[in-house]
Amino acid sequence: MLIHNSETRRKEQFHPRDEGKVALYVCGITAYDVCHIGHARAAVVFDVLVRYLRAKGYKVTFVRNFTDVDDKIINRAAEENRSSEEVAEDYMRAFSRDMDKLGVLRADFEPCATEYIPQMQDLIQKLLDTGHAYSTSGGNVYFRVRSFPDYGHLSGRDVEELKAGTRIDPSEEKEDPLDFALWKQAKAKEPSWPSPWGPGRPGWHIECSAMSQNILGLPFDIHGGGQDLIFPHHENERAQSMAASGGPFVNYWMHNGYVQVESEKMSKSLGNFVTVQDVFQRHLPEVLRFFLLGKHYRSPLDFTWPAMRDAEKSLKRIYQARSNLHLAVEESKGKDTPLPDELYEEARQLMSESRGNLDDDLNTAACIGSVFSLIRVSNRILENKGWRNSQHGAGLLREIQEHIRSVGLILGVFHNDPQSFLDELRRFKAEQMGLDLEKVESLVRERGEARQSKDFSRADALRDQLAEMGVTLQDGPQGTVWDVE
RNA sequence: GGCGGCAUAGCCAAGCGGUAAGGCAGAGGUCUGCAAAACCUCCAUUCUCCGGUUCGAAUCCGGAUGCCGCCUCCA
Repeated sequence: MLIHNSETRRKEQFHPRDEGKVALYVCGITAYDVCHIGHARAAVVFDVLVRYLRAKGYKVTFVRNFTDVDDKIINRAAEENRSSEEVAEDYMRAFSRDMDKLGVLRADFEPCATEYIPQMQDLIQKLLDTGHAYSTSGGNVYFRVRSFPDYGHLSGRDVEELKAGTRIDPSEEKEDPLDFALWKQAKAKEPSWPSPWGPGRPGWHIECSAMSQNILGLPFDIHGGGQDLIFPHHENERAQSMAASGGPFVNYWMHNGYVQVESEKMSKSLGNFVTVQDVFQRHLPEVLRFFLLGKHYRSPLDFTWPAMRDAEKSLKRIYQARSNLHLAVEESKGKDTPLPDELYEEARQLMSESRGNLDDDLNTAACIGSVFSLIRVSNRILENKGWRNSQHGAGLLREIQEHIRSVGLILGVFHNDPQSFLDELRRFKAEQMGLDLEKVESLVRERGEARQSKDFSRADALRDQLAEMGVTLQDGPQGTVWDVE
């Protein structure tokens, strides 16, 4: 498999540290607010990575942490007049609830920073012992950036240039403005832990160094996160870990691109935050997941409501096709008309292509494209009665059916029972439109009776009435079904 | 100011040197009492612009323009 390594800025062939196993660490959230769609993208992207690696047969150990002690949590707690533990717990729960809805699998380890205080302290001590860190009279410990010559390599930054741009905060006791905190002295009413340097709490970056090293060992295979974490978080993490161990830290760095809203970065000041819950009000969670996978994970992704509607229609098309496929396979009769060879070739080509897309740096967008092409082939077979009912045709259709489902299980979309999905979508939308289901059903029934007695003008009038409510009708051999929009 | 990314049809989007995937919208058609849904077919001689390398470039190189991001907390 090819993976784009942020450190080398190139795609590289993936070779795991241990044959058949993958050690993966992804930065999770700081638990101080509800998830927005950017969090969702990061989570979904790495969830697909995990699912794909497992489908390829790797034994994956996946770690995704929670930052549960941090300035932002402390501030939030102060605002809400409760403890930072409570705040963190609330938002960790909210995260898990949102991720479950999005079909993001739980990580094998979901450690909280506060569970690793002793390990962080050990690491800090080691950095002090080797001269990579220093403690101050105020009870702070800082990492000495100048002591690590490779600093800046991951993010492509030059230490001299960085220095030129820094501001010096006189309240800090740093030797150098680039130095960053490993341990922060406790202030009143803040959570703190005893330490050799006085009571305090860990700096932001040290938790990931401590947790990844303790759970996965060094160096581990893949470290992931959002693009914005490259600097300073991952740069600092890398510096600490490598300075302390004297060896390599991570073999492949993967970073997902931003989600933008109307072509702008989401930010509190612009007031354009879209939370996962906002989206769930208007669309099924699977639609959001499908939308997020519609573009390559490293590119910026622009969120808009019309784009969500398109995603919903596309997803519906796949489920519709799967539903048609399902019916055909069930009722195939088993006469024997051979299919043209080109059909087999095209279908098999597309099936291997869609897998290959994922192997190429997780190109989910291209993979979904291949699935749509495959659906076209499958529909063409379905349309031809001779092919559809032949043993050969049914065999190929079954192959396609299984393939689409297996790709769906990796992507975590369009893998549910098609009829259940279509029903759920219809129910969801009807509810949103505030439809009176009783009324709809009775009008549909009434129209059915009118049709039965060939009173087509009355039937059509009733259909128009329903159309005004946003209900469309589909007359089929088994009677009339209705849908919305 | 320093660093990085992006620019492909009305919209979204893949493409990584071999002659433009796919989705939405649109147009025809099959089906239907009429519809709808579903399905089929069609829909970029061309990839922001200008040069260059090459037998061959959306893809590589140089330049221009325009957007976005990072350099401070951030997925």
